[in-house]
Amino acid sequence: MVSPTPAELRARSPRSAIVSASLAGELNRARVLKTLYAHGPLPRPELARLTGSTRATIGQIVQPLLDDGVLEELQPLASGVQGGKPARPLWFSGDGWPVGAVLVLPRGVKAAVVTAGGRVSAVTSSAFPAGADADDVTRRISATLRRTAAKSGVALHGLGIAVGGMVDTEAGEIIRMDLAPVLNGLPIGRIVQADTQVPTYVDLQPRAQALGDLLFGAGRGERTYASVYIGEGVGAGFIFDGALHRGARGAGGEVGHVVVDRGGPQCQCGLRGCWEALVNRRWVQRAAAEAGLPDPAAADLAALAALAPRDQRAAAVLDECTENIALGIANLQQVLGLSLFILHGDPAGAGEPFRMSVEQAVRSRAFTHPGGPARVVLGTADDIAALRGAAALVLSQALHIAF
Amino acid sequence: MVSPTPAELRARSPRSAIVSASLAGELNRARVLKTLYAHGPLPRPELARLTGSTRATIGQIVQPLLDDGVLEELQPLASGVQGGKPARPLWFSGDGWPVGAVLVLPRGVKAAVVTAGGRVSAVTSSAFPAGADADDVTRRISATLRRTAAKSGVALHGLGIAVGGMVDTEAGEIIRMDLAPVLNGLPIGRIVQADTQVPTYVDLQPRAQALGDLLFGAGRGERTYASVYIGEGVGAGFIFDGALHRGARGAGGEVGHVVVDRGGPQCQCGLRGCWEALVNRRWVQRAAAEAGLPDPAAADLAALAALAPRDQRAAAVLDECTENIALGIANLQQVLGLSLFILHGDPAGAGEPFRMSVEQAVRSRAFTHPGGPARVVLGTADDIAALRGAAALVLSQALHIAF
DNA sequence: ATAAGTTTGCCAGACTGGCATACGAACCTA
DNA sequence: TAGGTTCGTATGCCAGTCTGGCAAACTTAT
Repeated sequence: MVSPTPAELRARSPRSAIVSASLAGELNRARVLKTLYAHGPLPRPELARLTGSTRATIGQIVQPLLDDGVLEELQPLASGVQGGKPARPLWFSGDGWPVGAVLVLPRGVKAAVVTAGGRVSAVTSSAFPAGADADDVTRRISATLRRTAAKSGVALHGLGIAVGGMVDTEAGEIIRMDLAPVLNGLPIGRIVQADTQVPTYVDLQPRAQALGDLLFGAGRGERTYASVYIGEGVGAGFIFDGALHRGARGAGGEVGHVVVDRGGPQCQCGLRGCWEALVNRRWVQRAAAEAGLPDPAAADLAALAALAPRDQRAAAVLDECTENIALGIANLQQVLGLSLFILHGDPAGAGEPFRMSVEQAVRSRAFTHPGGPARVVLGTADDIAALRGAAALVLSQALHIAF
Repeated sequence: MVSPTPAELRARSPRSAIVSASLAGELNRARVLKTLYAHGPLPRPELARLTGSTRATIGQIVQPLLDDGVLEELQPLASGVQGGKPARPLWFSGDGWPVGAVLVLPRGVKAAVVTAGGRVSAVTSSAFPAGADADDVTRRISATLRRTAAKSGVALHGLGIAVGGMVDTEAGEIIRMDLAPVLNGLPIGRIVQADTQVPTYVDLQPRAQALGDLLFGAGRGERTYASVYIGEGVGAGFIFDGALHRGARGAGGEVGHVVVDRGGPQCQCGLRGCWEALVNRRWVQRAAAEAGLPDPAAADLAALAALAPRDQRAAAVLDECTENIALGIANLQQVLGLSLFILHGDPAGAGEPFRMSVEQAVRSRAFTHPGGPARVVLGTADDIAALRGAAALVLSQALHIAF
């Protein structure tokens, strides 16, 4: 949002504008960079093959990027058995195109500098003081950003802000953050952009995460998938055909409040039977307490998974979690025909056996189709991937990766 | 599917290929045609404005289309108050680009010829004989196509087949059609293409309908929406950012089997608490019977809506239907942040009061967001729109409307 | 060591298609 | 009839990709 808004960028995409030679050049540069993200370092001939172009054209496209220090040539590869000049793979240069990444969570803010190649540095975090008002929070965010910028000492090309709540991506505002109502209505994009004077993009955290997966994570090389976050709250970001799906002004992604049990218990959002109520951390804790497990207030999926092999009660709770999570994911699979689901947050810490049982449960709930069974993979439980996701908000817009 | 498969066409899109001058030309031609579909007949200057291009460029793009008889110039418009040369709007010529449209439903087949401008002619239909096997059905479909082609007497540029069941869009096969299991596994695309020797595309009927809405219906000029079909079965097609969303090989769109009432009654699909079970025609009939309404076997939403003003029991059943339909639509709204839902099938015949109450119910279930409240509009209950949808399968691929 | 073959990376020219500009045609009002 | 406005098109320019060719760097075979 804010600097060129997504709507403005859309106007420059081939979907809505006539493609002139110069726009074609821009699109092709984006195409090359996207191919690099999807496959990792690649030499020119391979880029030509993957994009259906020629070595000469690829050379022409990447030369300015090399000159500008966005890309660099890695060590030459060994020649093949038939000989030939060794190819030099291209990749994002170590300090090329640094952008700022900000994570705004209910309890605090985390910031870092991320390069186009995905290197994370200068991580800084700060908790919001108890009872803070909007001004306190704003000041805290600004201070954290300044600390981050000072630590890294480089000029940032943009700022991506991932917010754990409902956002307006055009205006760059936080609409609603149930776990930290003090942030409701905060025009964080405008404030930060005025403060830092660099293009700033605000989006939902799971959506940023999905973009992060596309560039740096389990979504590399995938065309269509969903990144699902499960923690205190629940959310999802969708990549359709290589591009991030944003609903109108960033609506959507509220998979937590999909009704899967109409007539079920009242959710804090006002609806009945929301999926979130069956899978969030609070549910896990209550189920752990009811099952008589030790220290239920500290229970989460990782703890349950660790306990399950030697505690039948933990195994039973974990099984129920598995079914609940699979229920919502299978719904998405039925509707959208996705082939991949990347789970972030608490499930990411629960290990391979848990992943497998979720995958099994999803498959047994969705129809068989030649499109193939759903795959479920685990993302990361730490915040590094989320920070990369926030950075991906900038990279994807600035480099036109997703159009 | 089949002729150039969707995958092959994707390879020619700017999403995955380098944009050369000639590909740019193709894309721009598509852009112009898409703009015409979105806005109706437009003169060159207006096309230039809407595409961000110039009159000269638009003239260059449309000239070959005029020469080939795809487009034609309509009567000149009256000049504005300031005078000036009258502009001549462009539109698809009356008999330009005829394609075949086929609707394969559980009980029979319907075919027609549809021009690029949306004119439907030579409608032919044929019921499957009771107890027919796959060969009978295949013969019946081929015969219907021959009758249609003979009636119209023009050479078709392609064939679109909309199927009321699960399909494999790459292979052009019917995977599963619960209400007519005899069709399960039928490679209808291959058969018809061999028979007719024109490029053939097979897709899910609600998805074809969504494309039909984009070119000829309530989706014109909209960027993102869902077309939902509710009848004996339930399905949906999604337009995201002006392009049809197909899951892997045409999976997805099975919104009927989203679980909204886990622990609810068993659905014929094997799951419990599917949305379909709460909104399909059978539910309406059973509810009508339980409410003691006359002739419950003939009850549908249109009949209930007609009866509701003078029969409290009918009104009560209709209200419950409204809530059930809104439940599933609100789920889609929460997940995808769509701004528009087009209802086809039985709801389309139930009139404006019904539409309004569904819209109200959806709005009260989804969160408020600057993206705006969901709009619900009614499509059509007849098969003309579905036939146009089948034709749109061909048009969208051949003219690269959605890429 | 030399030769032949292979692959990489780049240069020069051809080609394509959009863009800026200009101009005639068709219409208005005064 | 003159002056203004808008439409549609012809002309030359320009940016970018594509084709063909060539030197450099590496292999294996003689």
